[in-house]
Amino acid sequence: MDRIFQALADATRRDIVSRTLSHELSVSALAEHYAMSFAAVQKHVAVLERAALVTKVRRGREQLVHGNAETLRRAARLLDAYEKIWHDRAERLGDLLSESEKGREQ
Amino acid sequence: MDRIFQALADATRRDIVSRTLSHELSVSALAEHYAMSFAAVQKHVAVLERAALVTKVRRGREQLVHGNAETLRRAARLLDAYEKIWHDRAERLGDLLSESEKGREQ
DNA sequence: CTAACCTGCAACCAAATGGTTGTAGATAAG
DNA sequence: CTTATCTACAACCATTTGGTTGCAGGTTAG
Repeated sequence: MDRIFQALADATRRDIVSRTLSHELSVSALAEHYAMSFAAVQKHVAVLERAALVTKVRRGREQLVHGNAETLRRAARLLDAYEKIWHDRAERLGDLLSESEKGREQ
Repeated sequence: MDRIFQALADATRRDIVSRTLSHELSVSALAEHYAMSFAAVQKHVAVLERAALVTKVRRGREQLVHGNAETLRRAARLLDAYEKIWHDRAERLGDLLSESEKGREQ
């Protein structure tokens, strides 16, 4: 999880993920979109790869990068779980309120 | 967004968020849970605060920290949007397939 | 075969991170 | 009033991060 969120904490890397989710792109094709060296983009891809947010597949002399929706889902589920904690708390407060409402009504 | 994901990329900070989502806790009450100095925990809270994942409210001499579900939701929605990109791609591929199926059937 | 291209990796550098200790200001408790 | 508690903040240190350039290896094109 550390690695997933760490990887997502950079706009360039999030852009790489969003591009490669819809279609594969070679590392150099990706690099054309950003105002930085090829090596820098290569490093970003490596960070995404370690976090399993992206996978590389060799095709001839180039390496095709495609985004990994399953890992994104893992992160999304964790955030949902956090929201659930909050929602449950709110619900308990709500229950307390309706309990006291009931008490007053009875 | 950078700051939100950056803040979530640390297990201690995620734990702080999950604890303070259900009930407020003072900084020193939080610090008791971790094997690090008070100052370190204070820094983690500051990182979460800059990312708006947490808010502090002064009560007397202590500062109560509570998690911010709305910011979590912002991050979750971005991940959902990414998943949607992937899903749409899959759907288009599916459409292409059913198109060619139709073609064959006709 | 040779030249061009795509990639990986190392070395280097500045800035940010995550931790520490120490000091100082408010507030609460006795 | 004095003391203890809670917090903030600065200075310092080691490690990581995000970028660079340069070089070497594998693959395709001519």
